Amino acid sequence: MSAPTMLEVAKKANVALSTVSYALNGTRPVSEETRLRIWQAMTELGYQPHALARGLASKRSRIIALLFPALPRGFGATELEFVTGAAEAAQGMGYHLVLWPMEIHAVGELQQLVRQSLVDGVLVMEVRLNDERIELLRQIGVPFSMIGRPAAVSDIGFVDIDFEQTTRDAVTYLVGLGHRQIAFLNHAEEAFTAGYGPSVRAAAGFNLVATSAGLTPISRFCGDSAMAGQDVFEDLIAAHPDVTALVTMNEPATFGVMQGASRRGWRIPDDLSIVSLVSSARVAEMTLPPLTAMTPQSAQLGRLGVEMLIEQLEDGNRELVQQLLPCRLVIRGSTGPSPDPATRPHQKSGSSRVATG
Amino acid sequence: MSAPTMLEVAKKANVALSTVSYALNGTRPVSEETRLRIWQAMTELGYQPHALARGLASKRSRIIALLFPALPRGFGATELEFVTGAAEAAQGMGYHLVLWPMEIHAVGELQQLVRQSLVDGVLVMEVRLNDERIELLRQIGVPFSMIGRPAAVSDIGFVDIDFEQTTRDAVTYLVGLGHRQIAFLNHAEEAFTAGYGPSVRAAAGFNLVATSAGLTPISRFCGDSAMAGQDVFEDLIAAHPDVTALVTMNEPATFGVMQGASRRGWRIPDDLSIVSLVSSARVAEMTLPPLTAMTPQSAQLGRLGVEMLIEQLEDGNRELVQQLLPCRLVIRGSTGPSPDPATRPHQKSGSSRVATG
DNA sequence: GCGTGCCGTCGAAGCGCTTCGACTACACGC
DNA sequence: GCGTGTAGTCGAAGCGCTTCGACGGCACGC
Repeated sequence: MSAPTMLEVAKKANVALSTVSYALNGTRPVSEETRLRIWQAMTELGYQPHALARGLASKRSRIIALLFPALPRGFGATELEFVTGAAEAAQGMGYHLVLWPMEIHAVGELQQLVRQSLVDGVLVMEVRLNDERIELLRQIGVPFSMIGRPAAVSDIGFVDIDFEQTTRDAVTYLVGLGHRQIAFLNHAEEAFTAGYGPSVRAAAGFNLVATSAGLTPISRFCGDSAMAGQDVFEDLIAAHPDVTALVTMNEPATFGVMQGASRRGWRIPDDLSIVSLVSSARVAEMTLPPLTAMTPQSAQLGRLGVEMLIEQLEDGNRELVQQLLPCRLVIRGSTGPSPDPATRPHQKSGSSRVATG
Repeated sequence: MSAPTMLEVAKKANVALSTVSYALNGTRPVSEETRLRIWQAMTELGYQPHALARGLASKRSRIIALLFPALPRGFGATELEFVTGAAEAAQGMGYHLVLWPMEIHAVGELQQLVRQSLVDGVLVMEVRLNDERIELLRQIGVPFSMIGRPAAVSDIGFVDIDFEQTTRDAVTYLVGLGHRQIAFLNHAEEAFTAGYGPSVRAAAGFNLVATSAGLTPISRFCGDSAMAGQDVFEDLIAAHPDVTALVTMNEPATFGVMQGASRRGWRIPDDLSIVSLVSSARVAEMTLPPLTAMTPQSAQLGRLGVEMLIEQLEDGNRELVQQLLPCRLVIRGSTGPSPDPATRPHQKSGSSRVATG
């Protein structure tokens, strides 16, 4: 009734216990004939190696942990895809993925978990520009890799979205459509100053490409809400009436901008173009018109993070991989040729709500 | 350098290895004095029990698996919260949670994983009305519980959103605001006929409460997209011009409805009220006005699922828990008193897009 | 004052696997 | 023909823990 053990397989195949192990893992040569007998015995018994026993004996559990902040700001479809991508990759490579939700400062707790020797390595998500967790991990000496990266990238493997490149691609696309006055709508200033990587790096990318393209880099911080987005949009248009395109890094705010535009009587994309950065299809397709977006290859990032970690675990030779993956431009309905700003409605229509920001 | 073992703790405390184990687990009485010595030795060494060894010896790994479909339809913020809620609960109870993403029909793969004896139990997510996975699990005899439930609820513990109650609460709320013509906007018909529980149960709940309140139950299926939502809305209003409120079970479509209303010149909530069922705050706050919504207690559901499973693992006595948790009404800006349908704009303004559905 | 029982502790036997050393062919070179 | 190597196999020693049986005390009843 209970699960068959390796010993039972060995008996059934008329070999020693250790020979079964060798056949299973290829640790030592086994003759074609015995291998066959063993394999047959295993399938007949429905044998599956006992993960714990194997791990204990070999000192390699084939379990890795995914470390992510417990109550993260704006955990959405993108992050979920990291997780599922990572889990699938791990499973495909014969590993298990455990979830370690943890406050970013709960370093003591992290250390405890690591000391349990349950996992062979750790994949860290939502890495901050200055992150205590990675300091701890390297100090303990646990193998790990990251999705995201700290400010000072050292000798640890990571994958991350190429925010700079993504932003540049978005701006380049808009410039190609004839836009010359392009504004960047960021997350809230607090996130930026707290060193939230995506916010910082996208902003840097925007300034760079705008400047080098001879444009004036117009930027706004904005709370992560539709209302804030609408308000900041009004504010922005008041200050820069000739802006014809927006690059946004803030989904709720983007939704608010679209409402604000509609309220002004502006049509998208006829009167205003919008490219939403790092937005999943799921979110981009919620608006009308659907948003042209730079979509992160989230599952791919999760997968790469896991592969990187496992390679590090299996080969001793740690060839350092540090990979940046830009988002892919998916053109939907929110972008079009640059309009003549003068032809756009100048009065707000509809509601007379006043921007309060 | 390497992690301290129980033997080292025992030596340092001048006791037998087994005594340390007893002190740690409370398996047998240990005198206050020795317990203290042991505890001290443990903290000095920074001892943490070796999870694999403990699991192997005790035949209880203290690891549970979360089983969820690999490429789920509409995996969003709600589902992510299940996951994080479950992970946190597990961690809080001294367990680890591993992720098993798996196609719903990949029953063979599931069996293999279970046979590895890595996990003590399984928590199944996204349970279908007719689900092979739960058949397999009960047959193998693995302890498990579910988030969601099959059609025939038997002797397995589960937690689920109370879709019927949630829908009833939404309708009751609208009736209280004076609405009499209330329509229900469901997911696509395919999901319904395929036996997608939330869709089926919410629809049943709606018909029940509408009928018993003396209202005509008006329902529409709708594809999960903003465009479909807009089209179905046009269609709906054409057929039932006196509808003043919508109960929706389809987020992208709800967004489309709001656009459609706005295009008609209707104001929300002045001309139309909307309650979005089973919507997270994150989504509900993306619109303007923000959506009044029935918000699932997702983290709580994940937590309950885990607690239920672990209780089953620890006490032999399986007191069967089957718990339905209704969503909570969060009133935002999309609902108000019933208007007089006659006072609403009768022509579509703005775009002259024609409903194609 | 001698069983009876329980508290507190110990040593040893596993849990199901990996891995090491050893041993037996058998093939090879010269 | 004798060392030398290698493919193929075996037995045994752990991995770090739990748990079982045993045993020395000490308190108790009568």
